[in-house]
Amino acid sequence: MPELPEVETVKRGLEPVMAGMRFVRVEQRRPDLRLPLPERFAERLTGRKVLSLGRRAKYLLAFLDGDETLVIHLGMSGRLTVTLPQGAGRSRVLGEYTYDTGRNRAHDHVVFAMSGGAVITYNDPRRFGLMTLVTNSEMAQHKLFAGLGVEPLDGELTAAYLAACAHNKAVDLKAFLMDQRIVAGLGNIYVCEALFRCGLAPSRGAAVLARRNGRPSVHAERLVPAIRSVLEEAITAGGSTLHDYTQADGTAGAFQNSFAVYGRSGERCTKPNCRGTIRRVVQAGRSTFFCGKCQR
DNA sequence: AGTCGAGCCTGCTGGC
DNA sequence: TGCCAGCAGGCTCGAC
Repeated sequence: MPELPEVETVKRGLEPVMAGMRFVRVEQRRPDLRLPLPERFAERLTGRKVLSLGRRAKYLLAFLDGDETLVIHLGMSGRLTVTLPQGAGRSRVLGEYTYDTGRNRAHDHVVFAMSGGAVITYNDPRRFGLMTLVTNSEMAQHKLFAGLGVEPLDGELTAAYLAACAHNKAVDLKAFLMDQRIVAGLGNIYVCEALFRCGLAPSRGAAVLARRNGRPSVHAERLVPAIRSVLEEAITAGGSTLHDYTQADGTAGAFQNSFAVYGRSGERCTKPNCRGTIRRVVQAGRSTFFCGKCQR
């Protein structure tokens, strides 16, 4: 599931059941996800208190007592499910898929039982996710975080910043915006949607954003609010849920209903006065959706 | 140095 | 119905 809005949604859903709570039991059911889990992972977590939750790019962060941070990345198919004590057997879904408690346990890789009674299960069929512990003092230099670009919702994302990054860049806009070293947290879906909003073709060179006559190009000026608005609206909608199994319990995201281009190839463009058709092409091995008429 | 493609791993969908 | 190819929201590594 995980682009920025989905991770942010998961973070907000976990806050009431994790922040201020201790890990009373940690079950690690396999040695690795995309990367090996840390040595003595369960042992090191058990008894620790979660001070607060955070997010950096697509990484979910649980700041622990003892100056360490639990880092969780959901990869492509990771999900965190919260089971609350009073709802015996009923689970609240935080992530891409709704969760059927009756099956699919094969991919429940890590289970956290919290002092408040909530049980949090990390499930990830493709195991592209990761989980690790990082000392707070090492955080800034850690290889997962050292090269990350600006947070798009933090005010650091400006037209001037994009213009500077795009200077002399040969890559197309799609690859430029997917690059976590430039803007942290964007993925395939929201790049497609943001480019649609500002009318830029994903195949155009990123240099179109660079400075012109001493100031950021008009395209960079338009792209920034397009990125912000699409992310903010997605967070408000609770993220996007692409594979909506039948047992949705109402907590699945809803932004997928608002996609203008993603997954809509062959459909009419929804922009007023545009009679274009949404097209799908493959860029760098990934699907790109755009309107062939109003994105130029 | 910058860019591109392959590969990681599993599950679902659609076509035959 | 069963099989198989193609596809999937991320990220890293090696080759050019």
